[in-house]
Amino acid sequence: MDDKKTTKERIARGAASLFRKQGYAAATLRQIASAIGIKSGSIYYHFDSKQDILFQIMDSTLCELTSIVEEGITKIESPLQKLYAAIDTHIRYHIDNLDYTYAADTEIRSLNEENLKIIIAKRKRYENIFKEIIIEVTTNSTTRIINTKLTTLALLQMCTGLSLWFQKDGELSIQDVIDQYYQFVMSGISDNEK
Amino acid sequence: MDDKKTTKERIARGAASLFRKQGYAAATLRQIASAIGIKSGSIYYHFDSKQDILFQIMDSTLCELTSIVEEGITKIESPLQKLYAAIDTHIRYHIDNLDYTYAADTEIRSLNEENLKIIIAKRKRYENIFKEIIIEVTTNSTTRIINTKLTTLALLQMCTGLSLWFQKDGELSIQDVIDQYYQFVMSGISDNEK
DNA sequence: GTCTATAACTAGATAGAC
DNA sequence: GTCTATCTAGTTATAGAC
Repeated sequence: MDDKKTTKERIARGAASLFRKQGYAAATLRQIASAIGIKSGSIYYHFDSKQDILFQIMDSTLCELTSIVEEGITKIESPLQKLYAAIDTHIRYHIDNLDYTYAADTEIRSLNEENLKIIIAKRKRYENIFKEIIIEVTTNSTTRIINTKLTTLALLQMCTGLSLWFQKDGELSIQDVIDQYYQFVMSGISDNEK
Repeated sequence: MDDKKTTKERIARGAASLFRKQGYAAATLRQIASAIGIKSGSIYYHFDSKQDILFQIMDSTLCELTSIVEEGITKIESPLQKLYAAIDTHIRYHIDNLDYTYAADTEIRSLNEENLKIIIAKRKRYENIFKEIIIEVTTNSTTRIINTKLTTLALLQMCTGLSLWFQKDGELSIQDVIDQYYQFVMSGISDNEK
């Protein structure tokens, strides 16, 4: 048993893992409860509903991700170094929190109307961090970019897609992935080298 | 009513649309039936089960996509032109069949064991088309590629991600998207220009 | 804070009328 | 080929014992 965490955290962790494997709709509260050794009724002491579990997972993940990416670029002046730092943080956070980021990235359609509004707004804010950096990069260089919005989405899509196939014990190291992705993105958006 | 198609095709079409909006598990047979103006019991005359609908959608989509991409590159000699043609076909097919490709790209986890094997194998085959092209491109040029598998997955992830946000009536034309994506990919994997 | 028991509901699937 | 009616099972959520 995972004694280091509160029951609430253990429920969220178990839920995120099942949401990733089966999807939100297909994962049942009985499975979530059973995964951490409690009964489904007990979940309602910690969460209001199944929807509430999903929302809290997505909300906390988006908030944390946004805050560490913002923090990571705050002292950097060079646009290119900002871009590298943002990609680096994004990828490392995704790899360290595969279950949570997978839910945050793919389960928007499972949110109810009220929660959807909140998450969409936070997502936009996160995407804007990257969009701003890309605009900075391109204003100071010969650029290949046709559309910054498209580029931002393509970039994030590519980096986020890691959650779908990356395996910690696989053949590729995290550093390999970050370097290759940065190379990919950098050369894709700018004629400048280095 | 869509008189041009058989009922079976209309069911598949309605199902794919709902699978995209809500996910396979959350979409009900009653919703699918209602979307095309029949009752849920009637579906079983055309399909064995809900799982069968999903499988046939994914299988036919993967088969068709594979065949038109293969056909599109068959007469092309230049590796770079092959890459462009493959990306072009992939993106156009995705945009023309958003509901079907979305299911094929995201609902693997909803397949049962038997169907999973079949789809995984066809997916691998499709990915290999791109991997082979990337290997061809990189053997004839100064390359930035660390790992062809990673590059293939990043490329496909990026192009496939279109299904998540692209809107036909949006500000971006299909040609814009294809050009930017090809630029992105090309410069990402090779030092050669054009 | 976790349990058991169960209410209220909805799902996929089947059978047989037409 | 589509319908109505229904079976069976599983779902979220609640109530109250401990």
